[in-house]
Order: sequence, then structure tokens, then C-alpha cells
Amino acid sequence: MKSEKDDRRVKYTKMVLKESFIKLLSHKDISQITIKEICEDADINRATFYAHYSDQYDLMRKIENELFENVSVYIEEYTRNEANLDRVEMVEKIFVYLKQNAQLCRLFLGERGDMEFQKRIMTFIYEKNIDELMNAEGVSKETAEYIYAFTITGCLGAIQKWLDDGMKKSPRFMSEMLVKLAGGLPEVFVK
Amino acid sequence: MKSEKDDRRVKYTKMVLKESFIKLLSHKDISQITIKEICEDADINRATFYAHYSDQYDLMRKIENELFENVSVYIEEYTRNEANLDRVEMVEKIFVYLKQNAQLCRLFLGERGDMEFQKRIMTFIYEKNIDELMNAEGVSKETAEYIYAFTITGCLGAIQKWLDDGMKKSPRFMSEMLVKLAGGLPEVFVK
DNA sequence: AAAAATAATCAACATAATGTTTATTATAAT
DNA sequence: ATTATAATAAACATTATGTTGATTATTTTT
Repeated sequence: MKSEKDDRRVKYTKMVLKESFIKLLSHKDISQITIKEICEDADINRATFYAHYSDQYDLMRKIENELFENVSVYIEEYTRNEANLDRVEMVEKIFVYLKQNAQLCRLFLGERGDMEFQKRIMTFIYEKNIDELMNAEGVSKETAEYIYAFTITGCLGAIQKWLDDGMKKSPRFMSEMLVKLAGGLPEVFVK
Repeated sequence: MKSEKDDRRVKYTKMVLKESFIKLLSHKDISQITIKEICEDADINRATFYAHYSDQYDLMRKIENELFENVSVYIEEYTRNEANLDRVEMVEKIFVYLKQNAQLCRLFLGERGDMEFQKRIMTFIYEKNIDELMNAEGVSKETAEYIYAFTITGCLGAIQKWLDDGMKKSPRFMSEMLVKLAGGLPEVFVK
């Protein structure tokens, strides 16, 4: 997953292929993007593309995995840090990250992105932040699982709206809102 | 959008093309499905395919629009009916519909479906059921919009889990849960 | 700095899907 | 029965795909 051990030529090749793919992806759907086109834009021989990726979708998955890895490292940095952030502060940092990587996040977390990936990364983030997972009393295990599913995708929808709206509201605003919503959901059932 | 005015030959052609496409779609991703393949399975000449659709994605969109239309008609029937269903009963009917059209709904509302379509249809259903849209006091318009986005996608996530779990829980169970969750969300902010 | 290892390029190739056209056949509507 | 329309069949040029082998360029190792 990491290209740490790649020599410089390989690093360069992968880098420009990814850049060209992302450039094309921001103009049209992945189904309309050809390998030929990516290679021409990147000025990389098509045979070289096949040495690294099997097709556009393989390339996309590799980029997804990198994004996941980067988010993971980013979160770890704040977690093992002396910073000792509370939950709202931690989620706020996530939104700062999304804003710093706006182009990529818009493409991969937006409506046209791969929802399987989106749920995967949202679940990861959620579990890093909410430890007392589903312990509200008076809620059955099955109901709790549905609330969980509701929350994961609900947060995703809010993030998508934020990205679509040009990230106008502050990370702090978004964080406080989502923490309140996600935390308040199980209580809706108890009362 | 309706094939009411099509002659019998056209109806047949469109029908078998859709059937074959859906059959293929339940085995592999749309990006791996070729027009040639659809036509061979349907035993329809490829030139005829092009007379009706531009490509697989066009065919998919047409099926999406039909599903939307069918859901719309289904809801209307219960709405203008003398039945006078309350909200929980109405949402329950939606789940009955999903179950009756399980194969199609699994494909088009599932994780691998088109999220743009999914939000579109979820928004439509939501607005048919929740009339007192976002009127909780003490919540800003902007916050209300985010709660709305959260709710739409949250419901989608719950439905996807239900479809993935083989629709074991009853429509009644799902309806009561979602109505409670969706209705309770704004209150999380007030208190 | 030279040698060895590895990556990228180039050109060529077979294969397959695409999109279009034209004449012909089959079916439906009037 | 006549007319209109749809589907078929066959052919075609075009394009992308995936693979190969020889050559060139770059990096790493000694």
C-alpha cells in the first residue's frame, strides 16, 4: 500500500498517473475515462500503466486505500499525542483534514464516489471516536445496530452536504452538530 | 418515461433488455457489463439496443426512473385512498414495497447503487411523509438543513442494512424505528 | 566511476467492443 | 389488405484493450 520502497522512477510514474486520473475524474465519470486517456495526460506509456494497475478501477481503489491510510495516520497522530483532545475537538480535526484535502475528498466522499469505501472510512472514524459503542439501556441489540447504520450514513450525508456547500460552516460547527446528533440518537429511543 | 405508447415489439425489446441487464447486474458490476453481452443474453440485435439506449448507463438510468415512478404511483395510491393511513402505517407500506421488489431494490438502493438516485428517491419519500418539515424551535435554518441531510442518508443506511440482512425484521418494526429516529432528531438539539 | 539491476519506452500485434449504415424480413396498426 | 414501423443481418471503420519483445534510460550497487 505504501510506495516507500519504490525507486524514484516508480514513484514518479504512480504520482503522475494518479494526478491525471484525479484531474479527469473531476471532469467526468470514471466509466467515461479510458486508460489511454490517463496515460496521454500523464505522458506515461500505456504498457507502464499495466505494469502497475490493471485498469481505472484498480487505480481508483489504490487511491482510496491511500486516502484511508492517510486519514488513519492523521487520527493516530492526534490520539497518541500529548494533546489529549476531547471528542468535539477530535472530530473538528477530521473536518480540518477534509478541508485541507478538499479536491480528493469531494471526489471520493461525494455522491458520485464509491459508497462501499465511504461506509468503510466513516465506520473507521466513528469507532475511533465513539468508544462507549451502543450502550444505551432499553435498546435491543438489533435496534442498536440499526441506529449505528443510521448514524454512519447520516454523518456521511452531512459531510457530503458540507463539501457540496463549499465547506462554509466551520469545522467546529460541524463537529459540535454531529457529535450532538450521533450521541443523541440512542436517547431518542429511551425516552 | 412510460412505454405506454410503444407498440408490442418495442415493449418486448425493452422488457428483455432490462431483464438481461438486471440479471447481469446481480452477478457483476455495471462497468464489467458490455452491450454485446446484454444483447446476447436477451437475444436482441445490437443495432436494436442502440435504437433505444445509448449505453449500459443510459439503460440503468431508465430503470432508475421507472423505479422512481413506480414508487411514486404506489405512494399516491395510498395517499389519495380512503385508507387514511397514519405516518407509521405509510412508511410501513414503503417497506412492504421494498420487500415485494427485493431484487431490484437490492441492486439499486444497495451500496453499489447510484447514490445520486438513492438520495433523490429518499428525499421524495421523506417529503411525502413528513409535512411539518423542520419546524423545531431553537434550531437555525442551516442546522435544520444539515439535520435534514443527516436524516435522508441515515434512513438510506438503515434500509441498506435491512436489505443486506435479508429483510428479516418486519416492515412494521422498521417503520416504527425510522419514524421515531427521524422525528426525534430535531429534538436532540432543542433540549 | 563502472557494472548490474531495474524501469520505462517504443512499436507491433491480435482481440474485442463500439457505433453506424443499408438492405431485408417480420410484425403491428390502420 | 395495405401501410407503417420495428427488428434483423451483415458489413464496416474506429477505438480501446491487453500483451509482447527489443531497446533505451535511470537508479542502485559494488
